[in-house]
Amino acid sequence: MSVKEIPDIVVGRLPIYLRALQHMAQEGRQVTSSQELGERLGISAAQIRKDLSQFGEFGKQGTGYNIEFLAGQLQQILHLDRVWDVVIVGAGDIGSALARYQGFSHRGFRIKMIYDSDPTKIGSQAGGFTVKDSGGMVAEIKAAGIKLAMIAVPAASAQVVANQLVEAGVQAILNYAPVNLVVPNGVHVQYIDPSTHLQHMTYYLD
Amino acid sequence: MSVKEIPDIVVGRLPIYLRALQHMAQEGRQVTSSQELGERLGISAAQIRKDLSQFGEFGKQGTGYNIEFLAGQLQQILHLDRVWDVVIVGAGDIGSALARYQGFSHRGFRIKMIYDSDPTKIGSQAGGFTVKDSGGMVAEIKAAGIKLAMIAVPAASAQVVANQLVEAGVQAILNYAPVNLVVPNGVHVQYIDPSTHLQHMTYYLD
DNA sequence: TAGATTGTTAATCGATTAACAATC
DNA sequence: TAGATTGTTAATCGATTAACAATC
Repeated sequence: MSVKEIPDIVVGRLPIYLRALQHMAQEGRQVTSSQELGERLGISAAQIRKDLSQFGEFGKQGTGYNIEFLAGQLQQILHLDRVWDVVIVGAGDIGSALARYQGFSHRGFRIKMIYDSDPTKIGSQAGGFTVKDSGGMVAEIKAAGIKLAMIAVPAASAQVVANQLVEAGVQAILNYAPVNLVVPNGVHVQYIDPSTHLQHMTYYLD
Repeated sequence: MSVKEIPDIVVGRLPIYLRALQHMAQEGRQVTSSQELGERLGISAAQIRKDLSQFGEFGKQGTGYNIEFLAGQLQQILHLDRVWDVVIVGAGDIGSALARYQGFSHRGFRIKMIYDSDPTKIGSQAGGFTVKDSGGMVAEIKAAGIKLAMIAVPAASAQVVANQLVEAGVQAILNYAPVNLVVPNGVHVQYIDPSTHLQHMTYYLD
């Protein structure tokens, strides 16, 4: 008897569902259906029901899903029933914008530290944080037990930084540098690169 | 006889291949193989060959791919053999960081204008641009014939802005607002939301 | 009850991988 | 030539959709 393995593509849709549900909750809504959710998100109702059914039975025939309940369940599934500390590496334009970004606290994250190696940036302020010297980064992240990091350094330094983060015990990296990272098994990486996203879409333009 | 339809998931990998090839070219490399490329990117060699074969024959048996040639072919396929003008809507932290970002020009894009509706931001400077009043946005984008836009406004305004961009003739939108957009057929949208990406990864942490 | 919507199964559709002839 | 690597086919694997019994 094997533990069912949830496809990563399904896991990736859960935060989308959660975001839509929280939006509906803010509108004062109480219940929704797979059909309504699907229309909002451009996803088929069948797929939403199938995705959710991987984790349990959250709805009621005839009425649909209680929004607050389902949102709570998704938060548990995604381990968002607690606050995750996050470290930012790189205090340039992107790193500073991330440090100032107000959108993390509602969504389960708390920026804890921001690092840079540039002596002209170390000690300066970014979104209420004092930029720290990346020389002490590995030891400090390890001591704080932080598992999540965002990389916002130039492409040429990103792999070195990733290696340090892995050494520090980081298990999930959101990489803004336009380069693929090689990391050990068990370390998760997601990529954000506006140019890559734009280049994907220009294919369809003429 | 039908024109072969390229899967979107294949199109989405092409910019990744292109980026790796340009990186290799910068290192002074002349040729590569599907195997080497795959190892760099964590993608199987078979998949890379299959993807490329959808568009033509770009390699040589026994030797592999000429890096400069393949990069040029991918640029043509992705319509990157010209510069695309891009408009930014929203001059907050994210919009300003995008306006200052130096990474677009190498990759085929040129920021043309940045808009905001906030009177305290209109007229201010952001990355060498003067923030314009979004009141004139639709007419100005239409007049300039711009097809690409990045949305960096609060979630509550994003759908309204998207509607205006569509009205202005924009066909591809990179959306930084944490909300799903509903757009007509033929308009392409890509999403960047750091919280959503982080929430995807916390599933695997404990 | 009648209507609506879930959870789930089976069918369909699509993407990835393995393997190898062709050939540089 | 011998070795290497492509382009492509067939097989496998995985994801999505359609349909419907169960039931609120």
